[in-house]
Amino acid sequence: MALRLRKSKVSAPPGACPLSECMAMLRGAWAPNVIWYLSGGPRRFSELRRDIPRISARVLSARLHDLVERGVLVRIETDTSPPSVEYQLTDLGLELMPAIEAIAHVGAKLKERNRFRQRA
Amino acid sequence: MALRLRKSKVSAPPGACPLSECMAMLRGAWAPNVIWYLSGGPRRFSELRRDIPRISARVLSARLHDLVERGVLVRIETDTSPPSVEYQLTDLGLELMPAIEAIAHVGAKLKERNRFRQRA
DNA sequence: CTGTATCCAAACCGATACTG
DNA sequence: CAGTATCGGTTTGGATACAG
Repeated sequence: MALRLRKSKVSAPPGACPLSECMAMLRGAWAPNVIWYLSGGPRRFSELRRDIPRISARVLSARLHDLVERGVLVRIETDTSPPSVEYQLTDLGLELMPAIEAIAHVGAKLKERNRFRQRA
Repeated sequence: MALRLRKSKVSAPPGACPLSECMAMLRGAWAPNVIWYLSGGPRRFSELRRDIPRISARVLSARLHDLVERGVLVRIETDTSPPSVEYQLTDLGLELMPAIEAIAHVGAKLKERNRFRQRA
């Protein structure tokens, strides 16, 4: 029983399927949005809350921690006065952008399609 | 118990964020994989179970229903003998492929990166 | 401002057994 | 083969209140 405790329990099977590696980063309903809004540059906690109005503070906090732990984001505490905290994409985070953008692009298409179908 | 199962409660806010439209389709840990394996052509229930070994019949069934309901897949019952059932991507399903492929591509990159980092 | 704590509900999952 | 039924467990999330 010398099993090491794993800090992150990946619900998706690791490596079992070709998409798991990336999907592990996009866990939860909100992670992609967080990354999306950080792609425009560093942002603060409260800004992200405004960007993503329906996310609760608890979940935003959880996602942020998760993404930092996975190396997708960094938390930058600026020691000015008043001190501020910003989150920023890492290189790894930037590597996710093509997937995020593809998702957003498809989403935009679906939205148009919906409008179209509703008129028809 | 005349309680009917709610068909779909979308927990992600519809239209609130630019990624929600597409993410709603990729809900759950397995939906992207199901779509991925259907991109090679129609497949049967049991084939998908083999493609995605760690998915349970219950969940595969649920995802399949969900995706059919969302218009991503169609269930095709062939009336031959023996009769067979196949699932196939719809046009809407095909529209998701760029996102799925981007996710897979990023995943492959991450995998390489991991191997690289472990050697270093 | 940047979170954490608590509570609770909903979504998701695997294992197992079972049906037509 | 193509699922469904049941059970119990995990994960994710919202609301609210609160802390440094």
